[in-house]
Amino acid sequence: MNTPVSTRQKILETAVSIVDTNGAAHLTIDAVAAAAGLSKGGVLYHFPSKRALLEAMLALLMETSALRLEKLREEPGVQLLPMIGPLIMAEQEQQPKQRAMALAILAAAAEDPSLLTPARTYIAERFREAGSDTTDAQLAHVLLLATEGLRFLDMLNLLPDGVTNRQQLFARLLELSRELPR
Amino acid sequence: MNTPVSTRQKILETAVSIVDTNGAAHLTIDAVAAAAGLSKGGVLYHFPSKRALLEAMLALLMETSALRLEKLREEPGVQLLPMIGPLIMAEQEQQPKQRAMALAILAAAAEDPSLLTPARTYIAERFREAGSDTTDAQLAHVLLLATEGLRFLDMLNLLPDGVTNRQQLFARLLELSRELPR
DNA sequence: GTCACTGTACCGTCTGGATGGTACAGTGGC
DNA sequence: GCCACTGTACCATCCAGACGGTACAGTGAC
Repeated sequence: MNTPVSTRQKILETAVSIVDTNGAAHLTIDAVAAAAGLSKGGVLYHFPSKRALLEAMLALLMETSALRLEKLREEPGVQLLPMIGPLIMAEQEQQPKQRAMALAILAAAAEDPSLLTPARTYIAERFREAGSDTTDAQLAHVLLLATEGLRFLDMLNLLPDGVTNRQQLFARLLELSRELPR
Repeated sequence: MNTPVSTRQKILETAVSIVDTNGAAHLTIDAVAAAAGLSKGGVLYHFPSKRALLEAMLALLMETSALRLEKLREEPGVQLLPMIGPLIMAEQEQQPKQRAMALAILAAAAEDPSLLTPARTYIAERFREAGSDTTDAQLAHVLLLATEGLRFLDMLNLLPDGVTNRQQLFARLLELSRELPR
């Protein structure tokens, strides 16, 4: 048993890093195996097909995100915020490696757009939450959209560093969320 | 001469539609040729390599967007708005086909992330513009981020229809932009 | 006006390499 | 003994790109 759970994790993280540096088109089982220090057979042992690998990447992204949300909501200070608050914070506090996991969305979209179905449900739920405890659900949705915009631009390295500042933008988003009418 | 200009255009639009329905991984010169009613050689005549095709897709996206912006800014009513106004409107008034052109970003990212370099410059310029004529550049950037978030979620069909309404969201974004301090 | 030539817009075929997936024998730690 | 692999061999398919060729409109010299 060569630490099987973390091998799975390592494969998934390696896959994401390939998408990051080389693009989703170059996400191949061979490439993942080589970069993760495994044989092709080894990768296929954990994920019987490329589709399964992509599904797992997307699932990990959503699980990690859901877990982070759950923990944030347990914190006493956070419970005073509107629902949109932890959604913004969860995105803000991500480590670069976790943030890169969002590339699973690109990889899935590249291979087969129908793989995104679970993500659609997940995101719809976040929007529902964001609008659930304010009388101005639309404004809450605008804030969530901005958070998602930040995520996507960041993920594609399209964010202009000189013009904007991630941390300040998140701080502002949080501030705006505190002003939502209850 | 079989209307050569529109053939080029047709190829680019066909390429985008393939990315939309099948995913960027299935964007091949063969597939484009077949869907556009050309031979592979015919496509390669217009775009000497797949990379050139992707560059042209991205360039078309930015040209179209820039043109739409330019026209909007000439309209008298629009000139009273802050700079972020037309940026939001340009995104709002797009036809579905134009909106799908944004998938060029995904296709480029899938093939080679470095293809996105021109887009990076373009987006940086938009952010600079958005923050240039208000004392609250940060808020303008939040609005632009929301617009981009809308674009990306829409492009991946991740927008929850039941929860949000595109047109209402755009209207709200425009309203918020009018409240920006000058 | 016709002839030689050029440039444009393709078509159809081919090749080498990459890719997903299968199969299966072996191995080392627990 | 079985779990978690390795390693090799292999196959069918896909794909980018090169290449040779075709059709034809236009041009300019004579």
